[in-house]
Amino acid sequence: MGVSRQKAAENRKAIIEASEKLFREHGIDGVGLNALMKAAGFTQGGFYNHFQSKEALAAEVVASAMEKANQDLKDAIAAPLSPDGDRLQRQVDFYLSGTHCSDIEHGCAVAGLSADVRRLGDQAQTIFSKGLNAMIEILAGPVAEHLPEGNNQEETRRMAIAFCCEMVGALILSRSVVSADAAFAEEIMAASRHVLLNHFVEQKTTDE
Amino acid sequence: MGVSRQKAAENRKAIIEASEKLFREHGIDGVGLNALMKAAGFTQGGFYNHFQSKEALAAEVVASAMEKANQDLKDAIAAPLSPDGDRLQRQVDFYLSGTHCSDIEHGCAVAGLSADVRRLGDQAQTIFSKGLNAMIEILAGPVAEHLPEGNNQEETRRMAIAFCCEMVGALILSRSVVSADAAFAEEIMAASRHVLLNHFVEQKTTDE
DNA sequence: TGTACATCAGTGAACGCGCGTTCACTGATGTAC
DNA sequence: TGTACATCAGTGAACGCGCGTTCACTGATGTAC
Repeated sequence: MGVSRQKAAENRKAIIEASEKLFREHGIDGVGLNALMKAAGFTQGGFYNHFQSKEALAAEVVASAMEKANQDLKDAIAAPLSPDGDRLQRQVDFYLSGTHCSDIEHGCAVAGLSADVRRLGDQAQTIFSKGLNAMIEILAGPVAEHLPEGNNQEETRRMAIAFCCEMVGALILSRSVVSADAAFAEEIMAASRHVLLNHFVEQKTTDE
Repeated sequence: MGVSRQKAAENRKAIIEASEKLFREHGIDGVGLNALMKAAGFTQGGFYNHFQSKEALAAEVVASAMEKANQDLKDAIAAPLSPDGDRLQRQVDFYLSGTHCSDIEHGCAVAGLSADVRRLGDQAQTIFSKGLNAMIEILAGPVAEHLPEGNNQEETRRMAIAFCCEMVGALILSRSVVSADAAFAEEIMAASRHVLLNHFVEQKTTDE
């Protein structure tokens, strides 16, 4: 229909963003190109003007989602803190909330895509892996604030990884039971919040 | 072709078991009935003699997988312990191992199916939810051994839930990066093992 | 116990459907002169 | 600056294919007498 190059680039981005939501909600195999293009406001045929294949789109979606997620995380950590606030606790409270649990379309890309990434190609897996690594390094900042001074980098990284696993695990499990048993979903998040605060936030001296 | 009722029941079980492996590996949407029946040693047409629909099969697969997983977990915990051994540590060492990470066909049903369960019907989600709850209650036994005496049930359950989230999260994240970066996958499991042992196994007094 | 018949797990072909992908075509955008 | 043409993002129909599901048929198993 004749469209400027800038508009075309915007449209391409719209397809990626619509796809991310649908992929998270239904899985990559659970949604067809027709639905993806329709959600972005186009007809099916135009897909191949932008992407070589569905798999290529999936790789771009993973890249875009991880990039956005890490940028959001950086911003959240850098955001001004109330006087008696704590960056790590704020992160836990946001991450393990009912809002985050019930809104899979937004929120953590790692929790939303980790299952599907396993079934994608090397390229997407490498992107995801690098994104996860970057996320851990970002988390290492606030995590380190709660370790004894002079603590070595190795231990900080270990703690950041374990912190990440606990949060992602709690979110995934919470989401997997939330429609069957909402109270159980909330209990999982509450338990995880409680233990995270005990073990990562409120301990400056007990660790090795 | 004329088959005894006992044989038919065995065949039905064979379909469920073959399906569980394929569902874990490729996702429920990632494998067709033809492949499922072929893997179990039958032709496609016979499927509907055993199951009302693919979704009904998926619900049975979830039920069977959770039941088996919890029985295995009970057995593992009840197994004889070496004199200076610890049940919780043994569980961590098994769960966060390279073997468990690379063998998604077997091993933890929760980590293997949690992503797909979200997209199944109410029945399957309820089964999964009850199975996860049972798993937490089983884990509460060895977890309680590491809490201060007279510790209340509420705290024990909280700790068991958080323990479960950390292990499942570490396994899922490790699996999602293992083909792109095997060393990173191992690092995630090692970090999680380290922190789990520090926080759940080797602490009898520091908790609230 | 033997015979006659109903049952039903299995086969293999077929169904309509939606999938990922391809293609001829359109027409505003962008470029060359 | 204006005109002529190439580009290419968009449309919509079509492709072969595999999907979940249905069906007529087979024949050993299980049942009734």
